[in-house]
Amino acid sequence: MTNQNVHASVKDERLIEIRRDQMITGAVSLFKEKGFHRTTTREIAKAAGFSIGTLYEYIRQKEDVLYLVCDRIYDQVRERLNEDIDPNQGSIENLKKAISNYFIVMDEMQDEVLVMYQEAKSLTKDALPYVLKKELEMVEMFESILSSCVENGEIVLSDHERKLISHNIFVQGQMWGFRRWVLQSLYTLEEYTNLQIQNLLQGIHSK
Amino acid sequence: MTNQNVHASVKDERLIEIRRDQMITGAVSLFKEKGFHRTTTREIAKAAGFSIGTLYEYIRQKEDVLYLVCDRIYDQVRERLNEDIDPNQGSIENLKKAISNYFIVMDEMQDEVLVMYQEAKSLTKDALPYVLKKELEMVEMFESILSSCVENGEIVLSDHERKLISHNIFVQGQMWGFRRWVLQSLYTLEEYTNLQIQNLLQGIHSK
Amino acid sequence: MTNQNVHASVKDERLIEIRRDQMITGAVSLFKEKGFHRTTTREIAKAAGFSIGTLYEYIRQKEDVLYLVCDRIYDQVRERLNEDIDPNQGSIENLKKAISNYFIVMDEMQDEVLVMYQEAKSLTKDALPYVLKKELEMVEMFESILSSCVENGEIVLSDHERKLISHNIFVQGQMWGFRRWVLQSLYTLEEYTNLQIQNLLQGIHSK
Amino acid sequence: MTNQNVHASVKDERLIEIRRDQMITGAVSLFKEKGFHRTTTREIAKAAGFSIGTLYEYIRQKEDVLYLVCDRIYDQVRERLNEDIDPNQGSIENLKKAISNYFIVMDEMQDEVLVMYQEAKSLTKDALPYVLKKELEMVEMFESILSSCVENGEIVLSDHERKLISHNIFVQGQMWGFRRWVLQSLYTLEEYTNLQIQNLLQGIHSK
DNA sequence: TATGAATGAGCTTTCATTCAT
DNA sequence: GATGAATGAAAGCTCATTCAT
Repeated sequence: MTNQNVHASVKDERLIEIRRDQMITGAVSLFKEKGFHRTTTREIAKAAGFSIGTLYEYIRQKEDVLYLVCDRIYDQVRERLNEDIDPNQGSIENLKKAISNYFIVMDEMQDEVLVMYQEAKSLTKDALPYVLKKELEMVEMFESILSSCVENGEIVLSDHERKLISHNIFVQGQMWGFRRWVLQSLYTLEEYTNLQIQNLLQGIHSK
Repeated sequence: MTNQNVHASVKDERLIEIRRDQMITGAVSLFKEKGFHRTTTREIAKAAGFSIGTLYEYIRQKEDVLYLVCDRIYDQVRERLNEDIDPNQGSIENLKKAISNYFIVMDEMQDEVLVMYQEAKSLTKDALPYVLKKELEMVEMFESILSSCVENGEIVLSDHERKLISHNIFVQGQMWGFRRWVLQSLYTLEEYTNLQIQNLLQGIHSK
Repeated sequence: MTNQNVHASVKDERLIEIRRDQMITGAVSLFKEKGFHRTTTREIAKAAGFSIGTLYEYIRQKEDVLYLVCDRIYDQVRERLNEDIDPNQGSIENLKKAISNYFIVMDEMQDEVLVMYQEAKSLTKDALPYVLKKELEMVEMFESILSSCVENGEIVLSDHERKLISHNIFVQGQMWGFRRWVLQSLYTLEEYTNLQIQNLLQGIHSK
Repeated sequence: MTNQNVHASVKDERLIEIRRDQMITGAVSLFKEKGFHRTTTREIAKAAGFSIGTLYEYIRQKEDVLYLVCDRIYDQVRERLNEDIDPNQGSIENLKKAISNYFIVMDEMQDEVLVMYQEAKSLTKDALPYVLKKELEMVEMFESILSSCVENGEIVLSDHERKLISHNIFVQGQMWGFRRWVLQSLYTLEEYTNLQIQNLLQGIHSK
């Protein structure tokens, strides 16, 4: 699924995929280290293992790399989540599992996610909504599970509450990575997960 | 309270204060609009109302401006909070009031806070801990109130739980600004505040 | 008549002819539009209907294309003139006809001629004399007719005068295309031709 | 008379004048040698005697240099002509003098004029009409003198004829520089001038 | 103290040319 | 013979920083 939003001069679709993979891998590690603006296109090309000329055969502007990176990270996070979770199969047990899996993914990809959030503002006005849409889709996954639970009768929540709780879960996952400098010295991932789930469920159940 | 971490060639402390005020005010509005990296020092000087040469009489490097901006924003947020809240006076009512006030401040200063978080990574390794320390102090304010409540016997929380809840509150305040693109179309600030407080207290009380 | 001044890797002479025809046709229309320097080799290849790799099978450098184009335009202009004019058959009537035909050719090929003159300076030191030689041959055509007229006794001109008048005629033909922005809004081609011929002959006859 | 059509970052008008003078002088000699496209901005800066950064304090784009150069050349040619010629004082003697002076100027500035004509096509669509307007003003000078002569009764010419003859004179001046490779080996400037004047007047007088 | 002209390292991007397939 | 992916030198341009006035 070559991303057609970014123009490539090269025609061979398979090659585009390969080269962009190299590019993204290289770029992510550079962006982690120094951010988008402090990273030069030459460094990206070098990290990707090809020349600056080749880089520009696969993108049009430097910003395209950022877009590709954001796109990729989202897709990976979503893919990892979809592997483990069926959003339509709702039960408290399932919700716990979903949260736990989500936190694990966010732990493993914390560098990437951090990069994405810190740099996304550098995307053009065109690209940003596209990325935000993907983010909403992830929040909706938690909403779905919560909806199923409500339908099951396991919990009682208004639409308003359900939406907010989904966002809270989503943000708590990011929080583990963003505030790692303090949280990860206080808790293990497991402790963090358990405490957050406990807080959440106590709120919900007592309704 | 001239910030001594940033070197100035000019000696007159009062003048330093004045010029830096102008500089920060100009810079914040520019950073909001285009981010730190896309803002030039010339633009900062112009927005501040003086020449590029004068700018460099009051800072050493462009990055110093970012540092001053971050510093200022933190101080303002803290100051606003301290006006309204006494962290040692703990009661559920007080906690509610503190959260509510904090959310109001974050609503009013959402642009500034957003700027700070998106650009903070561009601070040197030296400046970052200094900024993070200030952040922790704000979290600790909620911790204090919660501690008082525990001491009062109004609620029961382990240290671990108390710390996490403080962070949750803190992050939920930021979340209002960071995720405004979705949250602020779903809720008024008041609704948001009430729902979050309700979620929080249900979790705590049922213990 | 493959132009041997430009090296080709391909051996088949007929193929060279075909490919270079495609190349020149494409290049002329591109050069008209954006000039030699702003036209890329990729664009030339594309306009010619083959790949960049193939282009370089038939030339050595980009400049070779310009040389081929200039060469071709000259040949076409000359060919068109030779169709209609016999330079050795001199008479005032014949001179008028020759001038008129020449102006018609220059009118029809004004784009090409313009391209050639504006870009010729980009030819290497090697190619330039070759092109200038061809130009002189065209001037000499008018010289020949004038010589015949002198021999006929129809007019009286020194060698010096004859040469200069030939150049004047030649330049007045180019002038129609080069200064089209003003001349073509003042005169039709026919008016222009008649007026120039009249000026010329009045000068000559009164001798 | 700083040219306001080209933006400068520097405010001091006198300095702009000085720096642009240096820039134009350097650029003309480079353009003569290698043309506009083969000349780099760095070379222009160096030839002007300052750094690349300084160059861009006085222009916005490379093309601005070309515009400034064209502008300057026209102004110089015109100035030189206006020194010697009063277009409203018409007589055959005066016309001869005007042509002669014009040819002298074109001889002395042939390099500059050549540069201007070969590169003018690289000007943006905005700048071109501005330059063409200046050119017409020069043609009109000859038109004026011819008009005076007609009014005097010294010669008889229709408007159409007068306009065309003015253009012929103008082009014959350029021709001396453009076709120097052949003309200047055949004639001295004086011979060329005399022959052209003679051709011209024979045509006019015999009417 | 305040100014702003000068600097040049360093950026993104282009494009003529090559060469393995 | 034809292709087009790969290359990297070199271009135009920006901008943080300095320093003479």
